[in-house]
Amino acid sequence: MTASPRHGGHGNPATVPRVRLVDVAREAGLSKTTVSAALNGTGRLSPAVRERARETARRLGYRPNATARLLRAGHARLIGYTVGEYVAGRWSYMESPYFAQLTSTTAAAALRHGYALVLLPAGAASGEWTDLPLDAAIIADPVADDPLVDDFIAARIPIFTDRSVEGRQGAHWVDIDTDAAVRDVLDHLHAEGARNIAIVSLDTTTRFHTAAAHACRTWCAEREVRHHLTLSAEPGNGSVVEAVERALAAAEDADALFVIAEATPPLVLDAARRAGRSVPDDLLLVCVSEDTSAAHTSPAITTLSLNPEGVAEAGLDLLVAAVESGDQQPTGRVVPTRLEVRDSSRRADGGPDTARRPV
Amino acid sequence: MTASPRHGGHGNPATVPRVRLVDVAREAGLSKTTVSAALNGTGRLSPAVRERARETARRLGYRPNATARLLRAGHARLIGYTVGEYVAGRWSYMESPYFAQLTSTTAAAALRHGYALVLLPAGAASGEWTDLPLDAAIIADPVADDPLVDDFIAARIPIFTDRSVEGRQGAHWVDIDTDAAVRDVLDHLHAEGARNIAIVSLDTTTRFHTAAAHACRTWCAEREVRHHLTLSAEPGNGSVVEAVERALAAAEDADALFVIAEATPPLVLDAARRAGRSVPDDLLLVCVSEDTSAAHTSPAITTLSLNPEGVAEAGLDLLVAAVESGDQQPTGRVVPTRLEVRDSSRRADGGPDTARRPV
DNA sequence: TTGAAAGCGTTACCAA
DNA sequence: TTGGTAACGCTTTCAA
Repeated sequence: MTASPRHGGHGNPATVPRVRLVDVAREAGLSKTTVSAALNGTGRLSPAVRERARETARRLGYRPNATARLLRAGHARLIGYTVGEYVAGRWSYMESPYFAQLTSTTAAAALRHGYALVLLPAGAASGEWTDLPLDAAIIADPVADDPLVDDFIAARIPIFTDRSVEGRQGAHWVDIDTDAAVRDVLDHLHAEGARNIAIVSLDTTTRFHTAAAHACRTWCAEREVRHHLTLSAEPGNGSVVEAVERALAAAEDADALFVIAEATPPLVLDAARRAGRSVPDDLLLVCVSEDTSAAHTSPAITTLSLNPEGVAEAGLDLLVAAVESGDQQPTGRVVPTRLEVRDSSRRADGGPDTARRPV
Repeated sequence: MTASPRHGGHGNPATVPRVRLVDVAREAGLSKTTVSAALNGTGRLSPAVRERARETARRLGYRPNATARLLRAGHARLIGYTVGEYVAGRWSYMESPYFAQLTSTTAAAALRHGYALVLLPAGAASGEWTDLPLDAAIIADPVADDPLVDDFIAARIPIFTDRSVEGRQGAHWVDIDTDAAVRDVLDHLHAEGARNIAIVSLDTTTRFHTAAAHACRTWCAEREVRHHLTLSAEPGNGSVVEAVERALAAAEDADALFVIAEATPPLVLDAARRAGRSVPDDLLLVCVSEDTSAAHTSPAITTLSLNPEGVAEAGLDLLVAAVESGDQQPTGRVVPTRLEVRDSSRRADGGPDTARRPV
């Protein structure tokens, strides 16, 4: 019996053939079964045999073929990760501190549960992931009726995203209470004396931005507080800072600025200064941001954190429960946001320190 | 013949069994082979049969099992991605704009070549990836003698990283010319009149930081320019800004500041202001950064971009060539960095616009 | 305590 | 033009 020519493992056609389980078995004078059991610490083997198998495997530099094990196991412990739509480009979501943190904390949570994350571009077409052995998919910030969602559901791959998919089979969700978060910011601003609020948001159909804008309008109507909404055409510092400038120019008598669109916080502070406003004396400032630079400006900037860590943690708990039980029943969870009150939104004569107020 | 009980695909034990190729074949009254050929567009099949197979597959909601295809194909088109060491935490590298961009542009380049990226934490132990079917691994910024490198090489998984692995089998590299980049910055500063340069770097053994510090010392010695090096204990705005403050306090007569450690650029500008310096009038400023906020301050901040896009592109070209040829021969490439000269480093009476000077 | 054989779901070869 | 069968590399039952 001659050894048939084989290609190397994992895509190295012209390489020295990889050593397989059967090679170790032959070399050690044992069977595949025995070597497998020895290496995996299963079965009832004599210590001598187990050690011989292990030694041989070590000597030959044996590495089990991950794909083969996966086929056997019936799962890949791989989770697809993507963003529904990000108007600035298919990958530029990583440049947003929010998504960067969501991505890294999701990857961390996944790994703790024994899963690894596969990075997909925003709005990935199904051709870009059908060849991947995914156990589940996470879709951050899908747009309304996102085709991605349907693609994954059709492929019977359970998805984890926000509440926009509520009630659909195999669609699980984790969400923040945008309405409460926004109201909390506005209540805070109002308590500090704001009566005319300039708001800068983003011109997208993302659930967060539409919900936030809606919450602002409702709150302002209820309280009879004046407000002025300005939209940035796209995410990114350039466009958002420009929108802030427009907002400040248009709402000359605004006494507070609430920037919902993500921008580097110190830049927003600079824009306010350039517009001749002094923060917090004649303009209170709150930014929605995960950027740590907000804590290092003077005055430090109050931020509303959307709590990507919490979203990631909760999402993975749900995911693991769903994937490992095989249960199709949609599950969901609301995680709190965090308002970090700093000097930029406190009147100089300031009240008590109200930092880290969970919503 | 009864259908044997099967568990669902990809980790759904308690689920309705997934439909397999053989199910489609049986339903359509064809063989597995025929259906496979029909679906893959291979073989010579009559249009009628091909359509029947396809229609049946569609009707049954058939999705090929990715793992099984992979086992057959012998590769997974999956690339591991990790960072050698990042002192602030295993995942916090994503909060650095440099790594965020490197990660996203690498993922983009990979996908263009038909590969997907699997995200691993900094300093991943081999237990965290041996079960993954990786065709190759990318290790960004390994530390000297990184054990990660040896682990991957031992597992016969080709790696792509920087020049620190030059010459080792299966170790390919892409690097920037740190020395030239640093000298270019210093030459620029010198040409603008700097004679006493404060430098802020990071206290790590990362190749970039050690090489950059070395280049600074050498250049300053050659030119007999005074300099003062301050180290930040860790990455992140807090620590780096504090180091900038120390640097400015210690080097009172410095006429230029070169911040090599990554910090949000507007924060550095603020720190200079708080220290009573006016940029660029009595302090020229250059930051190593990929952060877009540098372009939006006033004055706009000159940055040295380490060109993560270029690194990613070159790395993937090499990777694909190596993986698909199976060639063990180490390959390598140097990519240019980019000095974006803006107002923060131009004397007010300024010379010609020298923006986008490739090194 | 050890080993033979079946099976995971797919694709490729070759015979009909 | 179509289909049977082997093979990818591993784990697991079951029999010796």
